[in-house]
Amino acid sequence: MDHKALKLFISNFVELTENDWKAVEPVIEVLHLKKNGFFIREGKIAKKIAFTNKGYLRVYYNHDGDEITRDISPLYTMITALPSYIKQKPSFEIIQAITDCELLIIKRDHLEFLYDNYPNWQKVGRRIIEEMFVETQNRIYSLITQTAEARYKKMIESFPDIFLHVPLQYIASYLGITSQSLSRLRKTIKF
Amino acid sequence: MDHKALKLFISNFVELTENDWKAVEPVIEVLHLKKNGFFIREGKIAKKIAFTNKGYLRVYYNHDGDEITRDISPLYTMITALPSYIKQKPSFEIIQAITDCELLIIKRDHLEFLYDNYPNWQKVGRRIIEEMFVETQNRIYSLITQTAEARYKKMIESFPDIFLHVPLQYIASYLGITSQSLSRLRKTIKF
DNA sequence: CAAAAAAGTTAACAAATGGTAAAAAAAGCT
DNA sequence: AGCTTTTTTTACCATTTGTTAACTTTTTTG
Repeated sequence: MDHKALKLFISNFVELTENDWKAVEPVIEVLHLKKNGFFIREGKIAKKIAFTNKGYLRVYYNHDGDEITRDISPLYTMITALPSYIKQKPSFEIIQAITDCELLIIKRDHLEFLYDNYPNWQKVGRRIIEEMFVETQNRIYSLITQTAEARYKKMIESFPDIFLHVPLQYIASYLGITSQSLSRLRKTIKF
Repeated sequence: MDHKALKLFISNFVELTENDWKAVEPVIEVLHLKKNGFFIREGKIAKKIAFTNKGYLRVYYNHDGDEITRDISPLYTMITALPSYIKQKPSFEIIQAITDCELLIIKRDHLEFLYDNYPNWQKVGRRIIEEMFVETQNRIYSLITQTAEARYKKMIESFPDIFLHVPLQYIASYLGITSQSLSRLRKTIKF
């Protein structure tokens, strides 16, 4: 296993040494999930972080019986139920495979060990979450300034591959609208 | 200057040593901003982070002539224009004092030095941004699942002090609605 | 204090989105 | 393939929010 995509992903943030990589290699596990398989279930405590080497995950939660999709992970990103992961409390967020997935996993204990013993890894953790924070801010801007139609069009531009794999109802709730509203939008949009 | 509030804030995340504190004391500066004074102007490059020791700041940007408020900082929080700070590119975000403010400042170069030489400080940086990320996620949930009225009510509960100091138009755009809509909501809500 | 500017409110109408229900289309299952 | 379940679309009406414009109130400034 050479973890090529993972190394490329991380090299965007920090230049790691051979030694840093040697420390992480033994604690990376591979997890294959079938479509609809769960990475994290409701009420469970998140004890690992995943890198999506193949496939798409979604993060959602149950809101009065409706599933609200907070995130659809593109390829090659880090993902976990962070509120649960940080506080080690039962997760309200559910993470499930939209397609068959290959995930690279690191357990929380291992990652904490890396953080405390390899300053470069602590830095990786900080830099990645910083980027995720900025992206989330951008999403807030689009939610408070743009119509659902504009958000939908932007999503098509930014993540065209997602539409090949992800049911529209998930996309609708990610955009903050009902699937009926999304259908209506799609009817009026011509390309 | 004993930085009591700052120490309390940081101790929520990481236990620092005397030595860690000795390293940061010399590089903390105090900045007093008058109401409407700028912490970061549009087009400038963010080179510092603030801790709001007194007063309230807002983060906003110009969107077709309208000011869109992305954030209103409560007391005792860290704040900067992160996209500009990370990439060292001109900021589209503007940070301005809503009230007279006392800010504890650390310059980016100093903070980077701390990050690279004091693992505990790197950890502080990571833990704080993790928390901010989770809060931002919660805001996304409320934007995609709740009506403006529900968001407004929740804001009153969560940050009652903000309403004593912050113009309603800023709150409206923070909630993702116009100030006219907020007026309408306020008229219909009885307490 | 008075004038000017900014902030907040109101109203009428327009546009966007939600809720409900049903039909159509697609996907999953023996 | 045929049956079942899930997903997507459509339609109608209700609700929420936006737009424009005028007015009122509050704050700032000379």
